[in-house]
Amino acid sequence: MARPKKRLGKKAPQITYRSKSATRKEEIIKITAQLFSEKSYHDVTMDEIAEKVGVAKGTIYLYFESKEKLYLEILEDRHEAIESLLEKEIAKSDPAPQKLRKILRIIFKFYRQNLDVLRILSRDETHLIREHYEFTEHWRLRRIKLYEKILEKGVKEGSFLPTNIKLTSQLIFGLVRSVMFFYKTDKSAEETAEEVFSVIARGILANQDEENNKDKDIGSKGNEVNLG
Amino acid sequence: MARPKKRLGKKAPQITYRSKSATRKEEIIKITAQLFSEKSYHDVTMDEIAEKVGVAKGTIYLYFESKEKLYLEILEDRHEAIESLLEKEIAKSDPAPQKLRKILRIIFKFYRQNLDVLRILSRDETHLIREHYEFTEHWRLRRIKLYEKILEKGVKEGSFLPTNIKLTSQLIFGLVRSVMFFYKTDKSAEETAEEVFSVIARGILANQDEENNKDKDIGSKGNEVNLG
DNA sequence: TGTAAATAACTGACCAGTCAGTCATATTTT
DNA sequence: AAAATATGACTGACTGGTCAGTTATTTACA
Repeated sequence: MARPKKRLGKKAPQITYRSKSATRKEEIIKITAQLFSEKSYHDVTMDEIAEKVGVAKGTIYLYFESKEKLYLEILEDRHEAIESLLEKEIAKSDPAPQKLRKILRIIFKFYRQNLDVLRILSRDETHLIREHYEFTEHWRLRRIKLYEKILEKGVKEGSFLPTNIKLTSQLIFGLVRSVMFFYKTDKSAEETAEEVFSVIARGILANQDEENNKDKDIGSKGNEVNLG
Repeated sequence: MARPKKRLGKKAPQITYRSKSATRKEEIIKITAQLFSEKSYHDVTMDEIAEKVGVAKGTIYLYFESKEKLYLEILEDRHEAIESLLEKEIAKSDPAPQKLRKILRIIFKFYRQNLDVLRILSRDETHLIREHYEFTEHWRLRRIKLYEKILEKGVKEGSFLPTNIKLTSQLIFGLVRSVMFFYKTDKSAEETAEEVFSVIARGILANQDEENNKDKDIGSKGNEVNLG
């Protein structure tokens, strides 16, 4: 056991003590969420977090057992927030189109206000920590299941076309994420949600019957996209 | 400075020599692309690449100046492949819906055969190397522009509804990516493309006029996105 | 034999996590 | 009320390991 050497002259620490597990932890989460949304997991160092929070590195380890756990806690924290909002909404008994519309509104609104988590959640990092992968996959699957439920309901009610439900859910998931993430606009979250709903609902074709079934030569002829 | 010691007895290298910059480089790219698609940039080490390629680490540096450059070259390599396919297609003068349909087919087909690049390109790692960010953004913007072009054409022709084109392009981009990435199916790429086209084209609503305008209590009435 | 290609030991920077020690405050003792 | 003692939040130098990139040396072959 090495004897700790006398500390060489250091700047006097200027500390405001707080009761543990109260504000400190939240403060760390808040600032770290911001950092993780700006840079990748590996590019955020514990030293940097400590510096930004204004605390010594060791302190972080009093509240979080590891970097991974800190990361995961941020995710879980916000995930529960949106999930409980959605839960409340699906419990209601609106007709399916209405339901979808409202769900979209909630999602758009929430992520407008939580862009940092969105950025973290939306990274398709199927890598990183195993737990992170499992977490985001779980989150994705759950959201898709939600869309599937609504679509099934709509088809039963006769308000939705009997399309391929699995595919359509996946498609809605992706489209929502993409718009949230990249679409820059001055419009309110509600308006954007409504616009998105419109496209999903009606599609883009002007004349439904006329143009749609022209080219049905799938899989067969020509067009042999040999990759380069 | 430690003198490099005499090389201690080592397994005799069993090498098939090739002319430089020929097969070697392609081989490295191929195997590394696979690795990068399985793990994140930071989790793939140069040592691992060397081992998998069956070559000494130093050798890789004869062909690529750095890890970043190697990564970027993989991206560019495949990017050009798909881009030239798309280029050929948009040069044709099909009506817009046809065009969109064909583009979707090309994209789905290409990425079926190049799942590894898709995985790399699709990571929303707005982080990592600056150049990687710029590359994927450039790639995304370009693809979105392509959709915008087709949509504009369609609106002019009267085959597409005058929706919010920027939003719709973004939406198509996201939806395509999501389906390519996550949607598991036995169907051919062409069939999947066709299904996706159907949803984009017709939407999911069974009765276009009846259900759509029920809930218009959104903040600002004026919603200029009149889709009909 | 000369040189291009390949090797693998080596270096140095970086970083997550540790732990001996500090110090403001709370509690107990005198 | 003052002094002695205990508490625990906080600190930051340090460690052990990892990894991108370098370089001295060896090998293949024209």
